[in-house]
Amino acid sequence: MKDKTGVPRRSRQATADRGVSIRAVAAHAQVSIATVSRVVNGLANMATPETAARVRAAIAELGYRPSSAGRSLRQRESRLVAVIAANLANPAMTAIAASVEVALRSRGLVLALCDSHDQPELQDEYLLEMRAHLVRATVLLGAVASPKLVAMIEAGEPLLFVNRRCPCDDDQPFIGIDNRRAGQDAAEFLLAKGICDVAVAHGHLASSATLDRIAGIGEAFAAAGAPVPPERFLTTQGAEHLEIGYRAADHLLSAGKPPAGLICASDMIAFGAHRRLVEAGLAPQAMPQFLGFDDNPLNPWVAPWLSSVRIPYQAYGDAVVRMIDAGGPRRIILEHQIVDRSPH
Amino acid sequence: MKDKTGVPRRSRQATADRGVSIRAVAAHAQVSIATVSRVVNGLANMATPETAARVRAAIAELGYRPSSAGRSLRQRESRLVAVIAANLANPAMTAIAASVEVALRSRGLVLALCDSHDQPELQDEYLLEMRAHLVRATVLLGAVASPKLVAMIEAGEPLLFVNRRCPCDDDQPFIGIDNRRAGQDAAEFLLAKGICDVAVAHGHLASSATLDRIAGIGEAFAAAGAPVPPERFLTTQGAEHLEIGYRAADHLLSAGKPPAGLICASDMIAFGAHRRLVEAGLAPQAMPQFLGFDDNPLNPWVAPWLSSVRIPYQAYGDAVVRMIDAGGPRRIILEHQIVDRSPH
DNA sequence: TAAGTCAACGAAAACGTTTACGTGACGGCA
DNA sequence: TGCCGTCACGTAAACGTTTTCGTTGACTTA
Repeated sequence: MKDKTGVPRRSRQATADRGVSIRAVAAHAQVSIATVSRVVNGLANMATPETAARVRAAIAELGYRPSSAGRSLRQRESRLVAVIAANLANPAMTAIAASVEVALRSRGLVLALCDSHDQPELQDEYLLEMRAHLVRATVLLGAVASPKLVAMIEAGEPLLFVNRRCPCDDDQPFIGIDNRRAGQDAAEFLLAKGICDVAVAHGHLASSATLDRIAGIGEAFAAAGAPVPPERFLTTQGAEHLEIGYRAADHLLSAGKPPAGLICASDMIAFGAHRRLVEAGLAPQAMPQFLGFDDNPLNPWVAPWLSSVRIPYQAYGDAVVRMIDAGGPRRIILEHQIVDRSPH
Repeated sequence: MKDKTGVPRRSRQATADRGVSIRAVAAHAQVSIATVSRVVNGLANMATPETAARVRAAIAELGYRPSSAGRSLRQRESRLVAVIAANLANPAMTAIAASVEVALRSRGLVLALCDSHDQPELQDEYLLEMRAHLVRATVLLGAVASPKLVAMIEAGEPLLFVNRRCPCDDDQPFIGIDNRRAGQDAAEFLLAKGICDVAVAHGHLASSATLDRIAGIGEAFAAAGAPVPPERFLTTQGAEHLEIGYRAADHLLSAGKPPAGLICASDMIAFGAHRRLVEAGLAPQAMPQFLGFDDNPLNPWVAPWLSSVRIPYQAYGDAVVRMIDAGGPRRIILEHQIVDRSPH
């Protein structure tokens, strides 16, 4: 019996487990609504074992699931956790988002994903929208300074800053690596190979992550008695990372022989720079020693020339839920690690 | 005045725009709750211009935003749209997710992102969870057959299948490219270059996308009088795409001279295969002509050797909202396009 | 002027939960 | 026996909306 009629299919209600409310369960189990609620929420000591069993049987039989809307309305808090990413085109951000998703699921929470495209207005819009959804917490994955951000902070909204620290209040909860330390390690990695002649390609300095990394790099080289001259720090305003790298390499080529080492503040920048040098027909032995940040999972496959500071993105999800649950540690610093892919 | 006390910060309620309900707006504008609701929802003809203006002023002043929970509860439908992806580690899936996110935002909808990890149980869990959230629609990004999936279909839940068609009911709404046609185009791309000696590396055949692609490839080569022998279709059960490609190339190497053309059902497979051939020290002129599917945005940067069938992932978001809104077209087929990166 | 139409708005119910409070039964203790 | 405490459970209010229905007043029309 096919339905060729124009009626929307939703109205069919075939399985009948659509729209089973707590009331139906209560009726079926011959108890009150309140009792069902108590059983569902595990207030176990509030019900006789037999009653609980009867309720659970009714729940299973009817295929009941508590309505998210009813819950959120009552307890003024949903099971949603918002992640506002600065740029989902960046594989590192999606990697973190994926990791957060897994961790949230194991806690019975749900991920609402937003892309602010690094624009303050969009970030503000999302902050408000997510609060209207009564999200349990808002994770800012690369936050940018914006009016509503400071308002939310002042209002005591539960915010969580990942990768980039909060641009307005350094005391806000943060999850990430020690970027200054990572910068130092990167520098020492090259120094240990006897490489002092380096350039650094990086993105815009509004990001605390970038800022800390190049600070660490500068310090380590200076401490080794081989300070990097300011003109060796290369960036391009308003460009995406691939493009930044490409132009940085272009600049290096036009300035003469490329340096012996090239530190890129992200793997994407390294991809761009490497591409330019290959296009220029640079001989393999003239190719600088590359060092990136992130360690994209694709690196072993498509960029075996790229050593990189591996950031444990898979661990970010757990850190996020730990912070949400405890509310406790205001700061979780995860361990980075240099992956050496240089020709020994 | 610092707060060194142990009180949770949420209780501060500094800006006072926290918890402004429609009631507060009504009181402030000296109208009834109903009128505010009408103005908010644009039932404009139901209110005097002056009243509407007064209400809007109150809304702006108090910073009111309708509570998502209240709304969902009342109209039995939230502004959430679920995307259940088979595998967020796959850049193609995250690209689609990002595209969907942008399109949803412009419609005032919010993306709830899930990763089923290609497991039927997890997919089922998410299907139920998302229905409990009263999602407006559920987008299955690479669906797998599962018990609850057929139950939801029978119940008439609004489902949307992207990339892979529904494994149980071919009539379910679908968004994607014409994969059979794309397979044919891929074959003809190589044939036009005089390449008949090819191998095909692909993932598991539960996916209608993969199935259609290799069917198209087979047909086109057969029609050209150069059928591809069955042993030239290579896969590895249960492995991820990169690994599948690597092992396929490994197999080809052990079977003698690699073919002149290598079609990979995804760019990731191509990355893996290419890596193996490079490791084997294959001379550049002996390298097969590669053809992948997806056309990863990174290709021009890290895989300039890879021609690919470009799938318009940026267009998927619009297609999704069109389908959600209209409920109309049951099928949107988007146009693919071959990107030729072969040495002229 | 009386009746009828219609726009503008308010009152109230309903959506599905959680939870404070009340109630009856039962057992221990003086 | 009378009193109190505890346990298991029910009653009902509240959360913030949307929407149906009813009411009011102004305006048109006969």
